[in-house]
Amino acid sequence: MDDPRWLTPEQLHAWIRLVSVVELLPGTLDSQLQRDAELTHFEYFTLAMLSEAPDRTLRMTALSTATNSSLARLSHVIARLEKRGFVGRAPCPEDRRATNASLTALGWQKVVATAPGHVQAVRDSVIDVLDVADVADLDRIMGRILSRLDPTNRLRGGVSE
Amino acid sequence: MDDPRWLTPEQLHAWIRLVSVVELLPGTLDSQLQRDAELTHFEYFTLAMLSEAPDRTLRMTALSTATNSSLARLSHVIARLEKRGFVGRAPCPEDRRATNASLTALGWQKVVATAPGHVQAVRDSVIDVLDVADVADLDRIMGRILSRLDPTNRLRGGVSE
DNA sequence: CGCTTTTAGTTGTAGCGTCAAGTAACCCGC
DNA sequence: GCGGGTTACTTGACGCTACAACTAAAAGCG
Repeated sequence: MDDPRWLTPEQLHAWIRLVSVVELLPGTLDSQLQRDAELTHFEYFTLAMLSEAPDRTLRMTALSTATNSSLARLSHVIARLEKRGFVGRAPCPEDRRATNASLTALGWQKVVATAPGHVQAVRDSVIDVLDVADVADLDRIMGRILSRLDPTNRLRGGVSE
Repeated sequence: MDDPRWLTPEQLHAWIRLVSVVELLPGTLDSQLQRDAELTHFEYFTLAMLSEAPDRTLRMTALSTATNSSLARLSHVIARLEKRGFVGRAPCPEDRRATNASLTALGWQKVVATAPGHVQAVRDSVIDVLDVADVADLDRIMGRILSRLDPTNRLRGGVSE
C-alpha cells in the first residue's frame, strides 16, 4: 500500500466517483433514448453530427473522428441506420475509396423529434445539478483529461449535440 | 434551437467534453489491463472489491452494489473469474438463496500483481493532470451528478481501488 | 510507368452486457 | 403451516463493440 506513487485519499475518492459516473451515465442516456426513440446514444450522436454537417453529409472517416469511434464500429452502425432508412451511403466522386454518409429526410425528422427529449435527459442527469461555476470547472477538468486520453486532440471538432 | 430549455454554449461545451471522457476512458483503462493482466476493468474492479472485504468474501448482491452492476452481469463475470481460478463460490449457510464469492489465493496474487500498473494508468490518464483544486472540484461535481444517476446512493460504499 | 506503402472502408467472429425468463429459498399474514 | 409475494441468483439468447483480415483505390518513389 505504500508504493512510490499511490493515490492520496482525496484523489482516490474523486477517482472512484469519476469511475462510477463513467459506468452509470451511458446506461442512463441509452435507456432514455432506447425507450423514446429506439436509438442508442451512439446512434443518436451519429445522426446529430450528420445533421449539423454541411449538406448533412460527411465522409466515414470524418464522421468517425467526430464521434470518437473506430471506422469499423461506425461502419456497422451506419449499416444499421441505413437499413432503418435514416442515412444513405454513396461513393465519393473525388476519392473512390471514400464513402459519404448522409442523413435522409426521415433521419432528419428523427433527430428533430428526438433531440428535445434527449436534452431533457441530459439536464435531468447532469446539467441541472450544476451551477455556472460547476460547469466551468467541469469543462476545464474534462479538457485536461482529454488532453491525455486523446493527445492529438483530433476529437469532436463539432460543437453541438 | 430555441426550445424552452436548450443548453447554453458553456453547458454544451462542458457536456460534450464529459461525453468524450465517458466514451474514451473505459477503452483506455481496459486496454492497459487487458494488455498487462488479461482483465477487463470491471473484472479488475470486482477482484479489488473482494480483496478489501472482510475475509475477502462478499455476497453476490453486496458485490453487485459495490461494483454498480446488475446481478446478472456480475453472475456472468464471476463465472468467468471462477473458471480462471481467481474466485470461488459457495452457498451461504445463513441464507440458502445467497451465494458467497471469495477471492482465492491466486486471485489475491493477481490483484497484488496488477494494482501498481493500473494505478499508474489511472495517474497517466487522469490524476496527474489535475492539481489539488481540480481534484476537489472533480469530486464535488461527480458527487452531484451521482446524486442524480443513483438517487438512492447505495453505490460503492467501498473506498479504494 | 511499375511496385510498394498508405489510406478508406467493409465484413466476420468472438466476447461482453442486457434483458427476459426461470428456479429456489425466505418471509409474512392468516 | 401454507399460499402469495419477494429476494437472490442463474441461464440463454440477442445485440453491440473490438479486433483482425480483407479489398480496393490513391500516393510515393525510383
